[in-house]
Amino acid sequence: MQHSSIHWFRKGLRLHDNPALLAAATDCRRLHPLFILDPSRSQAGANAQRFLLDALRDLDGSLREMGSRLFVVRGCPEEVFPRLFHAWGTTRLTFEVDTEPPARRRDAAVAELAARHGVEVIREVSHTLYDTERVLALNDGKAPLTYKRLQSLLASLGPPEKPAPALTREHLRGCRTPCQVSHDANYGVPTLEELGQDSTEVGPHLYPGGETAALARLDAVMERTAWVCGFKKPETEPNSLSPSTTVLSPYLKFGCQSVRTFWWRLDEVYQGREHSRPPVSLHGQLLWREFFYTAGAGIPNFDRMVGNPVCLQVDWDNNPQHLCAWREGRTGYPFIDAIMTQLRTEGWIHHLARHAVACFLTRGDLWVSWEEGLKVFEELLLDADWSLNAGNWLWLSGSAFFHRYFHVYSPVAFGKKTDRDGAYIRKYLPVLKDFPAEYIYEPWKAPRAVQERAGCLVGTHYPRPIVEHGAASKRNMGRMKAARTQKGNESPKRHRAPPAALPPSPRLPSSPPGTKQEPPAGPSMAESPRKKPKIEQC
DNA sequence: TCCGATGTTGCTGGT
DNA sequence: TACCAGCAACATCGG
Repeated sequence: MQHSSIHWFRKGLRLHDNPALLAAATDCRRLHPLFILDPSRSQAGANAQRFLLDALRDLDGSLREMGSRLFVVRGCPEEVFPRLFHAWGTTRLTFEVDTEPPARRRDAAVAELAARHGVEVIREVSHTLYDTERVLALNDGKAPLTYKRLQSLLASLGPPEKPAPALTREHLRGCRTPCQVSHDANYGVPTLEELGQDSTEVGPHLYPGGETAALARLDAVMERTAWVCGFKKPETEPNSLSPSTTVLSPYLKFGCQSVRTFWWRLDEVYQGREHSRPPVSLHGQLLWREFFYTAGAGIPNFDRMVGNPVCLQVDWDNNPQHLCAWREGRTGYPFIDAIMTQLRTEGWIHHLARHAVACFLTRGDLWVSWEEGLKVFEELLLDADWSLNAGNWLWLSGSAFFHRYFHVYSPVAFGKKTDRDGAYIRKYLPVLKDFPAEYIYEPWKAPRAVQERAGCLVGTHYPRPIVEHGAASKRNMGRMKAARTQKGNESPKRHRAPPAALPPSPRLPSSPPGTKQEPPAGPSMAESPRKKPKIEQC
């Protein structure tokens, strides 16, 4: 019992399957479980910050049951640690490996500080199923660019490691967490207001953060054995009124839920039963997470277009009005606007709904850079995972991984497939709730009398479409083709296609009368038609 | 080295 | 209602 340990929580906000936390508790006489709030590095919005604070409170409560406490410190890690090493007489620092490049830089700086202070550093892999460094090394240091390739690499590594045992009082025998009466005042979990967030900004508390909620959710999912075994992602519905998938992603993002525990619990359910397989199964979803984590760790500038070697270089438009209309759910396409409203208010949307709005913003309709969409998702999603967010935006914008740019999601037809009557639109856009099903996806086509009966005039209470999808998507396909041809000409070894003629390039595709080149107008989609129309600012 | 097959999740318009 | 062609890319694998 010699060490004075700090376990630094960042992700991995849990006591189960936390090998770095166990390492901190080993041969330890004094333990400081630490979380550093560094607001300057977070782009998260109010809903995501509430989720994080939930998770910290839950973690503190669980540590309390073990006779310990969580220390929440505000500041920049590089400045916080020297002070804490000195004040707490630290001899050992443990944390979970974080593969994201900004986090790697931060961790390298902290490890250097620790070395200067004579503090031993222990890092453990537990946020991903596999050690991404090992996977990259197996592939000659390069990120696998197809799912199949990743699968073949992982096959050579065998199944993922089993989860580490959860921390118990037994692990902490002989180990003390020095706490003072003033602990809550000095090291307590702050409120949302204390973080500078407006608590009226948060939506309904549908997904409370924390390990306790995560494990309860996992248990509830695992009880549905037939559903788990039959799970095929492409067959789940983007616009069901309650989530058609597990919504474990926010818990995985913050590490309230261990991905290895999830994997092996699925394995137990699969045993002796017929079940779906990757890539569409639930195991398959965890492998997609692994795919993007590996790509994020191995591809330089993964979250940017410039300097990203796998990313198609595209002359995206700079159109703040279109970006703002998309973000605020004022595109005039009810399916798109309903999804963006759900995102803003609840912080979670179905994966295929993300596809629809991401395609719409980028290659499908608005021709706005995927980097802008990425920032909006980073702010609004509870589960905005750096690698997954960037990887999926690359995919959906046709910039990398996915190349069939002529497969474009229709903002009208796609939603109709699983919700012909538009119940999802009526829920999130009450302004449209009285439209007949025939026009709910295309209210601008409704005769004036129908609009009046529905209590919603298009152009007054709900915006006209900001682009005409048919013309916009056709033109954008031409622009994608041109970008690819240019890329092909730059690397003639791999691309031999003849140069495509540049598409005609009016600033905007043709729009319905009265909408062309106009800034988006109309009420927020969450507003009732009877309320005074309010134009939201971006 | 080449060549053909394969791959989470599209839409439209025709038969 | 079901199926098909057209749109026509790229990474990777296996022969």
